[in-house]
Amino acid sequence: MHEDELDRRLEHFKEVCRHEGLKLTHQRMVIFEEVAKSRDHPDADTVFKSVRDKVPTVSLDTVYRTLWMLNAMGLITTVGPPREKVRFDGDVSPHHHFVCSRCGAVYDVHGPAFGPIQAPDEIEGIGQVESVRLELRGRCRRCASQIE
Amino acid sequence: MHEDELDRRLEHFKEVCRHEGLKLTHQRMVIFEEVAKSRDHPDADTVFKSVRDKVPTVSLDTVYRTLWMLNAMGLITTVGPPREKVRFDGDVSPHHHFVCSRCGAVYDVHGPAFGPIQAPDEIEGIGQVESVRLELRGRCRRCASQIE
DNA sequence: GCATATATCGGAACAGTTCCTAATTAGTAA
DNA sequence: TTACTAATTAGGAACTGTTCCGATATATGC
Ligand SMILES: [Mn+2]
Ligand SMILES: [Mn+2]
Ligand SMILES: [Zn+2]
Ligand SMILES: [Zn+2]
Repeated sequence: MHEDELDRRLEHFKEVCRHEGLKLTHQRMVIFEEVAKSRDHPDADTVFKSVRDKVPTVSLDTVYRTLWMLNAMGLITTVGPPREKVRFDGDVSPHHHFVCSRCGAVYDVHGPAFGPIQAPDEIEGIGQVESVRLELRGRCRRCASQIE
Repeated sequence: MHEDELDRRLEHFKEVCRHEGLKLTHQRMVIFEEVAKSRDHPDADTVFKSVRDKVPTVSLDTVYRTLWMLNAMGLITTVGPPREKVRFDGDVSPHHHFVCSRCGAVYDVHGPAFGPIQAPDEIEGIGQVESVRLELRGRCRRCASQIE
């Protein structure tokens, strides 16, 4: 990422914070910068260790809180279903899933015009694909109809 | 699932076990049956509780061991990345991921002919889609070139 | 039935994440 | 600048899902 692109994103982050009445702490900015400029999808502990080099007293809790906050703000994303336990599927036929981000329910999705998906050619250079799955996330009917 | 379909799958399970020299224990069969006939993608604890109704002394460890064994055999699958911690992504632009099932590395995938994917119409009845992501799993270059 | 390699049980250990509380600090206004 | 206050943090305890471990039990082959 270019230096000015990072600056632009940091500025955007500050704006969002101001707009939402969130305090601009040193920790928050360092954590955001760390994830924003990283290319390798770090886990929380990796971020924690990196941040600690610049802010030696930072706590793991602060890292977690901030990461989820940034995620909620849409400034970063997560890979894989955030904070869920593993769920098993007795149906091994090719199909996809809709996961409700509120109640965690998992629905099968296998419409006729929506069969197994083909991996893109780009993949050849990355590795050997064993499974391709589509994960739709959102709010299920039941949850949508409930008062928050 | 039809009764005979379940029987067929159970028989297949027994065959695979025999072929691999794995013992056909009562626990294993009950656990497999439980997941095979379930429609709602249960987590390990849910399976544990169901199985306990039939085998009151079963241990949670046995349930976990058996579920992962069935998964390795390809007789059941998991929803979401199995046993991984959450990883964060500073890149919020629409793209997909290849996750190495051995080392856990995450690679970005965003070829030109492979943009954001559209959710199928079937989804309307299930819920409101917030994100659509493709997860490719397999073995990355580096891992593939290593002796197991 | 007997031998034995495998699998199970129960509980301790572990890892990742969240919670709790006292102390600190950013933002605001005098 | 200083004082005030609500938001935030650090540190450690607690929690949750999962795995490990050692003693016991059992499926399978002879
Ligand atoms: Mn399914
Ligand atoms: Mn990415
Ligand atoms: Zn829901
Ligand atoms: Zn790898």
